[in-house]
Amino acid sequence: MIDLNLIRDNPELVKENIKKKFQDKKLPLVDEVIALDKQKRELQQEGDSLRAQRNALAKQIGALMREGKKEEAEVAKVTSKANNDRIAAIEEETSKIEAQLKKDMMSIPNIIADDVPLGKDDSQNVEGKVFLKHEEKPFDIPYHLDILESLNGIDLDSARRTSGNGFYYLTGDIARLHSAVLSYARDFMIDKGFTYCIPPYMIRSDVVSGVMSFEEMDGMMYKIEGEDLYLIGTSEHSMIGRFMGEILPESSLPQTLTSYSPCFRKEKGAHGIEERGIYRIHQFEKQEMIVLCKPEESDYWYEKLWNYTVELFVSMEIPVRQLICCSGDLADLKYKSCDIEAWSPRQKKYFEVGSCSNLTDAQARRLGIRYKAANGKNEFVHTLNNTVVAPPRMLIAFLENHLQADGSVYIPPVLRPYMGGKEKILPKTK
RNA sequence: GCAGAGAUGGCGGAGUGGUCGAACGCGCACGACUCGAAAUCGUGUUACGGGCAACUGUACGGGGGUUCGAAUCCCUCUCUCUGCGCCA
Repeated sequence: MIDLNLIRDNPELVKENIKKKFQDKKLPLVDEVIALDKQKRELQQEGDSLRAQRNALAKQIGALMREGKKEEAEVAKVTSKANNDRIAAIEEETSKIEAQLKKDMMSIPNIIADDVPLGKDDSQNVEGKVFLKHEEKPFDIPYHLDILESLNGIDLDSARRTSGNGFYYLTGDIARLHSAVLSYARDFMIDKGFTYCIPPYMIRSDVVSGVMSFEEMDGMMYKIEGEDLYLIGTSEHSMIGRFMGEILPESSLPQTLTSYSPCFRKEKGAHGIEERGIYRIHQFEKQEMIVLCKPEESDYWYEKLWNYTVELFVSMEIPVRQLICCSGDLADLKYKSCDIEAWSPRQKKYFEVGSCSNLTDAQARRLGIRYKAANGKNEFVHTLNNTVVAPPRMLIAFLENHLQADGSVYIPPVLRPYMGGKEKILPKTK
């Protein structure tokens, strides 16, 4: 949600931004917001003066009653009562206008950064830096499910029976590798000065609607029956929700947090062939990082955050690149975003393993997350989030990149302490 | 889960229908004193909104109700504490 004042003061800038995102159908919203805002303020002025009258009358009545002037008090009561009908009517109209205003404001996208490449959709995203040049494998890389099976690392058949499509049992060394990656990523972030956090895995509906749009919620969130609770789709939900409505002391910023959680997603929509297996599933685990900082620091943190993910993958010897999200592919709340993509030697292309975003104050405004600035004013913080690592997906990259000709899988040194010193995972003997 | 008590500003804590946006204390900011500091004294200090301004509205956990008027009364939800029960 952007600042209403910005729409008032500079509607052209807001419209320009909408055009940059190829959402021209939203252009009329800007003028609608301005008109609604004007109406709302007019109503408020009328309502305010009526309420001021009511307050004054109430005070008078109180005084009259104390003096024992009952009849005069009764007369004033009648006047006040008549007033109240008008106030009620104004309140009703105001709440209608406010609801529409809020709806419009929610769909007007955040102002994007100047350096976001213009483009219609994900096909026009721009490759950024490439890290760790990938090497040609001297043999064909099988589909990740086949690798997992050859290592005795997965049981999808049982998972389908117990839970349905989109779930898995990881077993043996693969399950251990999964945990190892998470533990390593956790320690990696702690070493970077982040505070480790395990958040609630369920959140209330008011938090859900604070952190995402209704459409996202409908497509992603699992609801607990009979409770006002939803399973989180990412720990970002509960991590950011944690600060809802808070005014943080300036000295507590930046908040640099890394959180672990399972993530639950409905993943409504078609599943292509490349999504067979563990690429897209209903339940996975993720190490996340979030930052709450002062506005002037968010550009700095954005660069830092995505580079941490790169550094982590490079330390596990997995080639990655940065893919810069173009204007049309950028979610409405985002100022700037990029994906970290890992190299798939099987597909001979990169695929997404993480996503880093700077939401500036759009999310904070929606959730009321502020800090007391040095000038004494309460300002909205900037929020950023980034995937450290989401193991099932990173596991695909891991297996494809570290598979050896003999069918074993190489474990890079940084993970060995978490794997009982093992240097490789061996295929099952038939 | 059951029973009782409770939720008030950054914190503690008064207030039980009108003079309450809220006593008092702590904290914080500024000033005085001091070579400087501590102590002391003084002043200020909730948030959000409308208005050029004077000024004004709203909010005492959330929502609803009673009333001319609600922090105060009623209903409901959430949370906290105490006791009992249950259980990793």
